[in-house]
Amino acid sequence: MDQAKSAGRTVPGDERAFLASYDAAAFDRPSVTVDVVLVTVEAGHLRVLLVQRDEHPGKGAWVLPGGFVRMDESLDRAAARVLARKASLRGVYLEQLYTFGAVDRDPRTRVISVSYFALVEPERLRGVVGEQDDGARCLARLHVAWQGETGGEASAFKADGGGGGEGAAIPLGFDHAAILGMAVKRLRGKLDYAPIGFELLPEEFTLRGLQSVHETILGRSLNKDAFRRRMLATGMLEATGRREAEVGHRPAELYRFVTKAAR
Amino acid sequence: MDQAKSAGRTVPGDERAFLASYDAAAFDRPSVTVDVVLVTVEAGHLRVLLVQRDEHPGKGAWVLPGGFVRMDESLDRAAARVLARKASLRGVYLEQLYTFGAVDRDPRTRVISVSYFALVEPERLRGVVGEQDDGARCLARLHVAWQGETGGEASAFKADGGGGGEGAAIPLGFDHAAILGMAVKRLRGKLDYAPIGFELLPEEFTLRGLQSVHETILGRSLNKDAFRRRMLATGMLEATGRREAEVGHRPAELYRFVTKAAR
DNA sequence: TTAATAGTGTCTCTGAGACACTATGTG
DNA sequence: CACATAGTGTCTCAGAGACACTATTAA
Repeated sequence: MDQAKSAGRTVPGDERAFLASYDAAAFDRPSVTVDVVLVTVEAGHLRVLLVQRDEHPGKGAWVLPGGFVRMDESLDRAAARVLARKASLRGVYLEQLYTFGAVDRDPRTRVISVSYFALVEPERLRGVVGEQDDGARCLARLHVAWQGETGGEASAFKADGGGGGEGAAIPLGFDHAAILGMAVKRLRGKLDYAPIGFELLPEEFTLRGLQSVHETILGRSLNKDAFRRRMLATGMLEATGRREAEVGHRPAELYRFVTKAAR
Repeated sequence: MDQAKSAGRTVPGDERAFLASYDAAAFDRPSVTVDVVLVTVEAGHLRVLLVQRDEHPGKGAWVLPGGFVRMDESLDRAAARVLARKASLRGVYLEQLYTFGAVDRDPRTRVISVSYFALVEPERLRGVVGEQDDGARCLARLHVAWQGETGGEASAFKADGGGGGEGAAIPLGFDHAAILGMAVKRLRGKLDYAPIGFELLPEEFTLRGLQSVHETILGRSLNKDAFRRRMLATGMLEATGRREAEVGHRPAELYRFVTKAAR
C-alpha cells in the first residue's frame, strides 16, 4: 500500500530539468510525526504504553510514544522505528490508524500526526516496561466510556497491577485521548472480520482466552457457545492436542492460529 | 476527532520561554498534501474525478485532485478546499481515507499524502465536469479487478458516456491507483454498517435505485427481497408517498433518508 | 392485452443465543 | 467425593435467500 508508482517510470528531459531546479524549501511545511498506540490485553483490561515527556512542550505529561518522520523513511518504517526504540519491540502487528491534523494540536508549530496502532502479547512487554511504572514509561489501563463502535475519547488510568483499587487518572498530552479513542473504535470494528485477537495472545491459547480478549476489546460479554462455534468455523484455529496445566479445574485444549496460506 | 487538546491548557512560564525560542526550521520536513477521491455512481458504474496535471512532475498525467496543506488549515479543511476549488462542490460527504508516505512516491521531494474520499450524487456533477472530458478534468470509470474487501489497486477508464464501447485506460500518476483501490476497499467495507449509499443518490430515491448503488459499489448483485427488508428494518428510510414517473412500467415508491436525530 | 417491474407472503436454511447435560481436571 | 470449568447436543429465534404470487403502470 505504501509504494510509489513513480519509481519505475521514465522521466522526460524537461521534467528532469524541472526537478533539478525544484526548491523544496519554497513553501512552509508542517512537521510530521508518527504516534503509536501500543495495545495489549491483560487480566481483562486494555492496556496501552504511555511515555512521560521529558522535554517541552507538555514536559511531564503522559503521551503516546512517537517521533518525527525522517526524510528517508516511510511512515510504516517510522512507526516501526518508534516501537523498536521506545518499547524494544520488533515484528509486532502494526497498522495505520488515522492522521490527526488540527492546526493547534501542538503548541510548537504545525504538527501533523500519523497515528498507528500495534498489538502485542502482554508477555512480550514483561521486561520492557518496569514493574509498574519506571518513571518514564507505563502501561496504563484504558477506560472507554462509550459502547459499540460509536467513537469518542478514551482515558487512561494508572495500572493497578493485581493489587486492587482503581488507580489514578493519567492526564494525556496533546490530542492523544482522541487518538486512543480512535484506536479502540478501530479495534472493535475490525474484531469481527479480521483475525487480530491472536496478535494479543501467545502462540498457543485456549478458546476461553481468545474469548476473553474479544470481550475486553468490545467491552461486553459474549455468548460462549456462539463464540466457540464461530471461531472454529473460520478454519483459522488448529488444535494442538496439548492442554493447559495447573488451572485448578478441567484444562482446556490449546489452539494455534493458522494463516490461510498455511492451510 | 480533529481537535487539539492543548489549546485550553495552562502554559507554565518555562514552557512559554521554550516555545518562544523554538525553531521550527531546524529539521527537514516533508511536504504534506491532501488528495481527494471524489466518487459517484452512475449507470451502474463507479466514477471518479481525475484532473490532468498541467505542471511537472508528471505533466499531462491524470491524477486525483489534490493540493498542499496550508499551515493555517486543518486536514479536513484542506480536503474541503480542494473539493471546492477543483469540483466546485461544498457540503458533500467527506471522510479521511489513508495516509500514503512512501519515500519516493513523488519525484520532487518527500511528499506525504493524506487521502480523503468524497461521495456525491451524479446530478451535482452535471455542470462541473464537461460533457465527457474538458481537457483538464474527467469523470473516469473505475474498474476494480478484485472481489470483496481484499484490496488492491483500481484502474480508471475513459467514461463511455452512454455511447457504448469500453473506453481507453487512463494511466494514473504517482501512487494514485493504490489510493483509488483503498477508497473502493473502504467504501465496500463501510457499506453494510454505515448509511453512505444515500450520499450517492438524490434527496428522493427508490429502493431499487439504492440497491443498484450498493451493487455497483460491491461489484456483485444482491438479493432483492433481503435488501428491501434489511433497508426498511434500519428505520432510516421514510416513504414519501410519491412515486417515480414515466418509467415504462409500474412506478416504485420514492423514499427519503431520515437521520436518527430526526426520528 | 402484454410487458415489465414493484411489492408481498411464505418456506427453508443458517447462524446466534440459551440452556441442559456430560467430561475432566484439582483439591 | 465436591467443585469448577471445558466441551457437546439441541431447541428456539431472527435474518437471508429463494420463489411464487399479486399489483400497477405504460404501451
